[in-house]
Amino acid sequence: MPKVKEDDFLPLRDSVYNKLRQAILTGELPAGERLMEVHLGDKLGVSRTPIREAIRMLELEGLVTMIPRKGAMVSQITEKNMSDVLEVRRALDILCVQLACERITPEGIEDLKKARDAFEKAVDTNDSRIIAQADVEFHNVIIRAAGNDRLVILEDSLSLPMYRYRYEYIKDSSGHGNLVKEHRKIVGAIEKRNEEAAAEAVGEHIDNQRRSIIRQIRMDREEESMNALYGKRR
Amino acid sequence: MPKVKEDDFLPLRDSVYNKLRQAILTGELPAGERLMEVHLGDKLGVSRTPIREAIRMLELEGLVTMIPRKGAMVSQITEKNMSDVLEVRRALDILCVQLACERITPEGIEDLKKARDAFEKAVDTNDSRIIAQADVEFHNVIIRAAGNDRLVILEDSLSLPMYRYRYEYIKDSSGHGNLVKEHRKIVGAIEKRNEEAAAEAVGEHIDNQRRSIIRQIRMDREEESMNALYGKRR
DNA sequence: CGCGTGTATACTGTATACAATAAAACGTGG
DNA sequence: CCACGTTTTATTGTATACAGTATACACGCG
Repeated sequence: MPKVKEDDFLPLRDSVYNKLRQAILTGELPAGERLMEVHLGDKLGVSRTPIREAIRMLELEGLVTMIPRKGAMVSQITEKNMSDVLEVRRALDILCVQLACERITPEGIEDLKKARDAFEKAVDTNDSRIIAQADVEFHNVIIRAAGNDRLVILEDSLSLPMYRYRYEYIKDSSGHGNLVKEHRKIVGAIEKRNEEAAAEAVGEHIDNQRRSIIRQIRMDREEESMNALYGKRR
Repeated sequence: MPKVKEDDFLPLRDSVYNKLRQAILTGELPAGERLMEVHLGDKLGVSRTPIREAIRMLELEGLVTMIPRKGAMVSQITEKNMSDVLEVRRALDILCVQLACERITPEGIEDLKKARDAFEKAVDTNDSRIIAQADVEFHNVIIRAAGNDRLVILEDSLSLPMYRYRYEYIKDSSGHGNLVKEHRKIVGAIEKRNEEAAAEAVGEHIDNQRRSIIRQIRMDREEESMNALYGKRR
């Protein structure tokens, strides 16, 4: 049984929260899945209380939807939904690089270059998991360089819904040549503290992401309606 | 006793959540105040469970800070903190009017004008509470016009920390002439679907807000250190 | 008198028990 | 066989009981 007691000093609710979150983002808990408290409780070896508190947190992040007296279910991802998120992310990512241009320190620039190189190395492995990881780290370096704590939190919460599509997006990006090029452009602009160029580069980056993710969602939806036609099997 | 059982179909956790939230934003629960579960519990006439769940939600919104095994306290507002929030809000408010310029419907424009006029009427009353209310409504109309659900949520959560300063900010704005003028400028730009002008107007609007709020925070801090010198009394 | 240690206490963290309700199962009459 | 009402059951909402830990205070020792 996947007991959740890994970190002993962390409250159970946080362990549960992390576990559920992970499960949702990897698709282990698919959209629409009902989250039943007793069930999750003995699956994770804890009582309902930490489960409930974790669900409250996931609810406020938008990862689960509550139906009163009915319970929680994993939130459905719709195209509108994702489009809204990306629209906001675009604005915030641009803010991010603009602030980074103003505030990044020499060490920050070093970190950024390191992250860029690490990403390019990751691309060579052709392993989506590793590439995704390096991509996240690259973005985190930029976000940290902006020196705005609120931005860190928001970017995190806005990234969540997209993680479910991350692997496909990575695989999708025609040989990753694009990604590498885009990252280089962004680093170059920040290094020269050229806000406009940085903003433009990031804008393109997100727009590409949007195209890829939207296509993915449409494919998913098609597949789903096929399943509906032929009967769902498990 | 302020029993919380007003809305009967709403789960208690949500009533408690609203109540606590309100209390924090109005300053009834001042920054630094400890939130003790049993105490709140019998003050509101409910058990600890709904209280805890409400606290989890407030925590994720940043209104309360958890210290493990110690409990929750109302989050302190620092200048950095507020500055970070305003920086983000500036970007999102600009995104908001840009989207509104693209998407607003004729009815939306009507609502917007109505909200503007209502605000100007509210200013005439010289009652900060009424003015603040009309101001919030004005902004909500714009946010809704942007047609982005995620933006609605984010704007809401970013407004929270500022509400504590809202009244002072309103009082502060030298006779509200500025506010009225700024609002008119914004409405005019959206009406003409002039994204650049709208963005600029909103930018100024937020910058003014920032100045006022930052000053307010500094005054509070000074007062606080005075209290510290002479001993805190209650 | 200062400092550490022990103990009491008050609080959170967790589990469980109880209540209420909504959906499913079932039966019964048409 | 269907429609409709009734009972059952599964699941959430809420309260409470129990465990563990951090803090404060007192006491003894250096």
